[in-house]
Amino acid sequence: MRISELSRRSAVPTATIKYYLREGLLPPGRATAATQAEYDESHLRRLRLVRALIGVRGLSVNDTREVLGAVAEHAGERHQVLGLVLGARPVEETVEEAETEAAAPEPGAAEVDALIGELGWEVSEYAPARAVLGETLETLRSLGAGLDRAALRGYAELAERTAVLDLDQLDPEADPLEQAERALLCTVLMEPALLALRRLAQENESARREG
Amino acid sequence: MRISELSRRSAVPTATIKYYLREGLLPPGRATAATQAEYDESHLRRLRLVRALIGVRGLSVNDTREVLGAVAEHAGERHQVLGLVLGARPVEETVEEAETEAAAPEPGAAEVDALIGELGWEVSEYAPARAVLGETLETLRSLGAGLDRAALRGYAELAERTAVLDLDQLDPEADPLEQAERALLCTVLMEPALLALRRLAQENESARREG
DNA sequence: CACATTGGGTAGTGGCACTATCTATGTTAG
DNA sequence: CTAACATAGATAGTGCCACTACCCAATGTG
Repeated sequence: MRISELSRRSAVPTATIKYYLREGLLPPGRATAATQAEYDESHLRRLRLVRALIGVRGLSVNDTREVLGAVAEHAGERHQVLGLVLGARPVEETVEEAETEAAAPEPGAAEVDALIGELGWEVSEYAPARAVLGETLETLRSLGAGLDRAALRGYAELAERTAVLDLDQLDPEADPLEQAERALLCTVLMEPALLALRRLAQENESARREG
Repeated sequence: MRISELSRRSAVPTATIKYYLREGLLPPGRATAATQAEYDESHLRRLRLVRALIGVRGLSVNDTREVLGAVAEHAGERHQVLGLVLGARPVEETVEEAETEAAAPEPGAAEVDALIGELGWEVSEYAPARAVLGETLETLRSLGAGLDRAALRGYAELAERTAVLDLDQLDPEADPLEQAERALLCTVLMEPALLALRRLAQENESARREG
């Protein structure tokens, strides 16, 4: 198909598709001439995925490119993909940066290390989620709403069970690339849904306690 | 204290503090003269809260104002606050809008209604989280990664247990306004931490299954 | 061959979160 | 008392981002 059909079928303006092509979110079509290129179903699929990450999940174009790149690069090493997929907001830490800044102890890093050790979790030293967690806990504490160890453990155990459900969504028999994409959907794109479920559950639980 | 001290103690530039004052994120200080105003500890506290919502959680200035407004307005009706605190990204739906657009069935709304009914949850018809959840589930399905009913229930039950932990963090004896602020911290500001925990748990669970 | 479409490129737009500067007024150290 | 500095309030500017509009030459289509 040509760009206009891709645009029609995805409801994304052609100008925006061109922008995504320039930004490397979408691979170029097969050029048939100087002013003609052919796109296929995989482009359509990718375009819808990009739109979902940007629109529903709220990722920036940059983060989207990085996430898609990481998925493509590490397809086949599933647990790498799941770990590397970058943190929601603060993308400040890459592996190299973490190495060079190793001397600068992140705020809250000690508590995070302790928690991970206590639970016996096996996670990379450089997982961006470590820094995000540490920073958030530290901020909560500085605002006088710090969690005690027991509560934090409670949340971690629920996260553990969530992760079991997450991994159950994946089919180890599927082809690596397809599975990597599905992992992306079930982790990153699922996030708004999980937060929404939590808000609904909070409202319900609050009503229940109210009497 | 004057603005320069507020700035120094919060590490926020005075120009930014003035911006927040204009935007109504920070209440004005007590004016002592035409070009002088006095700020107190409550301003400092509020400023740190605002910074945390914007910086750590990634809320926009607009969303931050709305969240703070909702908390102030409904302090004392805790479960209202917990429910009304608006959805992370798509802020498209207010109660009034939902009412006027009542005829336009949201995509995925039926599934959300069914889930909430099945679980016996008591949540407002107009909770923004309903729309967020519906839209996300619908998008996942359209990308071929839809969840089956059982998996969705599993996530919802974990959300339920998370909500129990959340509510346990609140002290019903505390004064309403203070409690409302704590609720805000434990729900909204906690979100990045929960997502980070989930990513860490995923990496761990994936490693566990791998070998 | 007339004419709409396309790829590719460049420039412009609107929104956002600040940030810089200006003026009139206050405070304060010497 | 005055010179140096700080402040409130207002306005304009900045840099970034996600598009969006426009232009051109080359192409496909009736």
